[in-house]
Amino acid sequence: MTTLRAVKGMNDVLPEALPRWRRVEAAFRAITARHGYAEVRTPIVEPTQLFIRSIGEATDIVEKEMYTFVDKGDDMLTLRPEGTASAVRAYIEHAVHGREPISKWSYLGPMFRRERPARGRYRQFWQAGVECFGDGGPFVDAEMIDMVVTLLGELGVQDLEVLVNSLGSGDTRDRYREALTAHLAPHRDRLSEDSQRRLASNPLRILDSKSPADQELCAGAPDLVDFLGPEDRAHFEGLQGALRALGTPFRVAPRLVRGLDYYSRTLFEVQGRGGELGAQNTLCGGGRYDGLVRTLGGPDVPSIGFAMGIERILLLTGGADTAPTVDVAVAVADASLREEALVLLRDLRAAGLVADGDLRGGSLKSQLRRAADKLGARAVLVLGPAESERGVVQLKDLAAHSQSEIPRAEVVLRVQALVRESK
RNA sequence: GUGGCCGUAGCUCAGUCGGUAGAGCAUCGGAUUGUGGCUCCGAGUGUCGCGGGUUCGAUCCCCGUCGGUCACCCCA
Repeated sequence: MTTLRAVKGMNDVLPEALPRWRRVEAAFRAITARHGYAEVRTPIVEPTQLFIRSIGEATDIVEKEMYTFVDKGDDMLTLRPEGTASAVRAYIEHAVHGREPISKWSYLGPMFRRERPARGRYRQFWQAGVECFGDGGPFVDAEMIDMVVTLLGELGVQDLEVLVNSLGSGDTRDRYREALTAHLAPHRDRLSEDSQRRLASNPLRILDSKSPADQELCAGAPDLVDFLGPEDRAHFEGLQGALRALGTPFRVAPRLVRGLDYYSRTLFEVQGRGGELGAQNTLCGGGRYDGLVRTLGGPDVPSIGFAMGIERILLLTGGADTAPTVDVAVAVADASLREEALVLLRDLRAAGLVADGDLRGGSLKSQLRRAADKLGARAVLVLGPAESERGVVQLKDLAAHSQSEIPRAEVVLRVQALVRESK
């Protein structure tokens, strides 16, 4: 009972599971690199104010999900709930816009939100994302969406859907909010409890409510697209044209609204469909935030980004956990030879071989069993008293079931040759 | 945050109509004294999530709590 456990919703990733994570991370790093994105690393803790001003005061994240605390210097700090705010902060702080017209950044790391944990939703979760500053055109948007789809495809995630929408810019959102509120207000009593509350705080969110009654009332609601100005409309059409040119399947989702206030114009989401996902089927979400850099005190630089949830992708990429394997193991027939084994292991490793051995002094049988089963060794070097006197060791080829005696001086070369041939 | 379901050895799970519990896998040891994967034999472990209540007695009933999970909410 008094044993310490990990904080609820925060998970350990044990060594055997790590190769699966690495595969996803490597694919992400590779494709972003091909697109010219460079990795950026920002602190995990930021001034609380940063998130309030970027994500928005009335959002769920800021209202109830942030890990916020006062540190010993009386500063109010928050564990980052997402990556964009920090990236924008860093972009402004280092005056990056003055050095280059376009900056393409990628990041990968843990985020924190205090929500009720469920499958695919954790309080500490990992996101991989990118931010592109300085290009306001629709082609970057399309390029980014296509990049995500390609990445997921490379990871074996095929069954997915790309949703895009446009929130417009400037006051379109405000005008639309008013129109929507006007449409729904007369039917207030028929809205779900949550939506009645949202009518005042964030009416756009009612659009993607799952309540049938809400859906019904929204059916006749005005469409956001109709409120777009000519430029917003051109941008949105440009995006769709570009996606068609790229052959990236997508669906316009007029009801798609995301929970962060900073979005403008393009909004997109990639949803997975595997049964493994549960209700959390959003693999990746993103959008344009043309006003954010300015809002946070920087110049007027249009930007767009997305983030994908690593744990959710892992639910779909599956794959078995794997144990690390070694090239060669060293076993001793007698405990007195353990020092000799130690030196031999050192020499093998110095030559670049992955070498391991059980030096606890157990039976030779158990050492071999461990070498073959657990370590997955290609070969085992057996040191025995008799061989030691003659300056030789037994080289056992586990795959070929053969064994030969070789001079101690040739061990490294012989093992290298064996390993090379089996690779 | 709200509601439902679940919580037994390291893992997957069985079980006790309430009398303190088991199987497989895994682990370890052995099967001619220094040699793996197959086979056979053997060994060990659980405060039956935790706390309280009912009871002569609870792992099995009730309450709470923690954790997980599903739906809602929200989102990656």
